[in-house]
Amino acid sequence: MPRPDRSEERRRELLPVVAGCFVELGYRRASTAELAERCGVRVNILYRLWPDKKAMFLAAVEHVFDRSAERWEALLAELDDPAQGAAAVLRYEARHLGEEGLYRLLFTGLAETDDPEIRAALAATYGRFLAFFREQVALHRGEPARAAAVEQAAWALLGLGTAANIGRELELLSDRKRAKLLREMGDRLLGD
Amino acid sequence: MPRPDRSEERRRELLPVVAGCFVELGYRRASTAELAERCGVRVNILYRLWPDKKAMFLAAVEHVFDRSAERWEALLAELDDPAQGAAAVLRYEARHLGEEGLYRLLFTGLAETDDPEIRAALAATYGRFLAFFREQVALHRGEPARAAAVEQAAWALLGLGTAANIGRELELLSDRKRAKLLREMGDRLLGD
DNA sequence: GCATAATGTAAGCGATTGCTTACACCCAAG
DNA sequence: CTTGGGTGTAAGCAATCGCTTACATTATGC
Repeated sequence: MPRPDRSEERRRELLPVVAGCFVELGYRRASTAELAERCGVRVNILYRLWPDKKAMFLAAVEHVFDRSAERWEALLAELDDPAQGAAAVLRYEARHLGEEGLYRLLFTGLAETDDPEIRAALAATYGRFLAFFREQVALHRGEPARAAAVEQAAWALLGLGTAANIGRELELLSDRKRAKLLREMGDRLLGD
Repeated sequence: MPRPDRSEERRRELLPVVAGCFVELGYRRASTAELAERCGVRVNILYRLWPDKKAMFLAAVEHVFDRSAERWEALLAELDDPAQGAAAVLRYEARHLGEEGLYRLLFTGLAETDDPEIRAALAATYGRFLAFFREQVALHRGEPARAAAVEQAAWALLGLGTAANIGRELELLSDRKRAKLLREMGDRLLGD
């Protein structure tokens, strides 16, 4: 007789909007009022779906990471040679770098909060990204993923992407230059 | 008969404290009240020295950059071989990475504001850093600083430092690993 | 058509934000 | 000793923040 609880579904609907707002405005400027307005909903609705704003942010981080990971996995699934995964991802990011906005969530999380839960979530997410890169570099080189050199290359690749993002954000890098940077320095870091 | 105007001097005294506060807390959490308290001064004093909070932040960015640049210049001045500059800076940063907190100002500026003045200041500062790296890479390789490969290496080195900073911030990298990462991947990016 | 979920409306909580003003005091330069 | 710069004190501004509450309305599953 009661209607079934659609909270979970509603969360899935609104989460992309919430995440986009955090990406665009950062943690603090993404006020609950702004989040609600973009969702076409009142503030109290959001508070029925998540206990507080922090939970909304944490859910957004996970969501944005998952979307990025899905895209990359889809890319890898198309390949014949698993050793080409890293190169494929680099080529892809050369054109789509930063579209998901994960690095923006990282920046805002680092700069605007001291909250240990948020930092832990960011660390876990960054760690998952790192693990992905490490795996791809290892496959490319035919070395074990735990090798120090592989791990270092993964860090450097992540840094390369971050710098390219900053360059785009500050309009210091044209799209062409950014793509070229990722391709050429990416290949260089990839090679053993 | 009036006392001489010591505003300039006072700004110089307080600026390091103001900058440190922005570095530690980010733009928004570094409230004017907090800034004033750390300066051992009342809020209105700060407003007599700078027109508004934004001006304080811009001054802080410039100050922090200048301090970093000074340190590096001092490092370079000690060298016999100018081609060793890049390596020397890398070795130095392996131990002192992020101490000045410039990257934190960058993060908070990117995440917490849309203000065009702030972004322009950040872009100019990042550009100066980039130019410094480019120059050092060019000296190391004996190539012109405007060569595309040199510029790309400079970007990658900046990215490497940024990633290492994030790794430290999120406690994903021990001090030893971070130093090793900067040394080894730095050398790799440096070589032509 | 009943029960209930989902949403909307509206008001308010205490706290903090950036920023300003008015005024009294201290102290050093002349 | 007078003048005026510098500081401290204090109060207040309008705005926004995250968050909560109570209640009415709507819409749907049974």
